[in-house]
Amino acid sequence: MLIGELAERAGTSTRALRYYEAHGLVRPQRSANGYRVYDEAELRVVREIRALLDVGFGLDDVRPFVACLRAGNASGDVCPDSVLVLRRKLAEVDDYLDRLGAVRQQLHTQLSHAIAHREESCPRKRQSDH
Amino acid sequence: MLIGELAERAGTSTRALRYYEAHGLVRPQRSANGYRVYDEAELRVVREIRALLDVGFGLDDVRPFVACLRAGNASGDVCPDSVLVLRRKLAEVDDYLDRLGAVRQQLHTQLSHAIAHREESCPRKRQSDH
DNA sequence: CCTTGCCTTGACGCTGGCGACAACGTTTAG
DNA sequence: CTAAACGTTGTCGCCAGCGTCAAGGCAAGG
Repeated sequence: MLIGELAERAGTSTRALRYYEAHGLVRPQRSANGYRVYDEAELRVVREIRALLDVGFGLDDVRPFVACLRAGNASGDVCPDSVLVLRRKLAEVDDYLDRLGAVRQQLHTQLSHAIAHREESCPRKRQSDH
Repeated sequence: MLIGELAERAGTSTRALRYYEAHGLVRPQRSANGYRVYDEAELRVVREIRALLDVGFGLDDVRPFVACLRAGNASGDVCPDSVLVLRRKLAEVDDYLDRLGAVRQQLHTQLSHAIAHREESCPRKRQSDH
C-alpha cells in the first residue's frame, strides 16, 4: 500500500503521514523506486494516532500507544506507559473542565447583569430577548 | 502615566500594551518626546482587556467591550455588541464543555478497559491501583 | 513522445498573543 | 561626563500539526 491509499483509508493526508514519520511514529518500508510502502499493521497504527489526536492528544502523548501496538498488543491502551498517559490526560481534562465551568459561570452572570442593566436603562424596549 | 507604570498597574507588560495599541484597542496620547501617555480611563480599558483575555476571549472579541467603555458606560458589558459576544462565547463554552465531557467519558472507559485487561493478563500483580 | 497521476524531498505559511532581542533616543541622578 | 533606567520602532521566535506550493522523478496509457 502506497502513501496515497493509506492516507485515504486512514482518513488523513499524505502530508500528515510524512509528518508522523518525520517524528518517528510511522516507519514504512521503501520500494525500489523510493516509494513508501505500508502494510496493514501501519494502517492500524495510523488509525490509533488519528483517534488519539482527535481526542486532543499531542504527538508525544501518542508514542506509547504506538509502541504498544508495535509490541504486538491488540490495543494500544494496555501497556503501562499508555495507562500513565491516559491517567494524566484524564486529570488534565478534569482540570480543564473545572476551569471551563468557572468561566461559563462567570460569562453567565456577566450576561445576566448586562441584560438586567439594559432592561433597567431602557425598560420600554423589552421586545425580543430570544 | 507612562507605559511602564500602566503595565504594572494593569498587571501586564509594555509589550502587550504596544500590541493592543497596534491592534487598535488602546489609544494613548503622546508627549513631546514621543512617549505614550495614558490616563485613568485607559487603565480601565486595559483591565477590561486583560480580564476578557484571561477568560479566553480573542482580541477581536474584546473590541466591543472596549468601545462600550469608551462610549462612557460604567461596564463594558452593557452594550448590544458586547452582549452578542457574550452570548456567542457562552455558546462556544457550552459546546466545548459538551465535547470535553465526551472526551472525558471516552478516556475513562478506555482507562477502565486497559486496567481490566492488565488485571486479566496478570492477575497476581494487583497491588497498587492508586 | 507526451500527458496524467502517482511519488519524492525541501521549505515557507498559518494562527495568537505576546517574549526577547537589537539599536537607538531621553531624562535624571551622581 | 556618564551611567542607569526609562522610553521608541522593528524584527524574529514560539508552539503544533499540518496546508500548500515548488521542482522534480517514475510508470503507464494513447
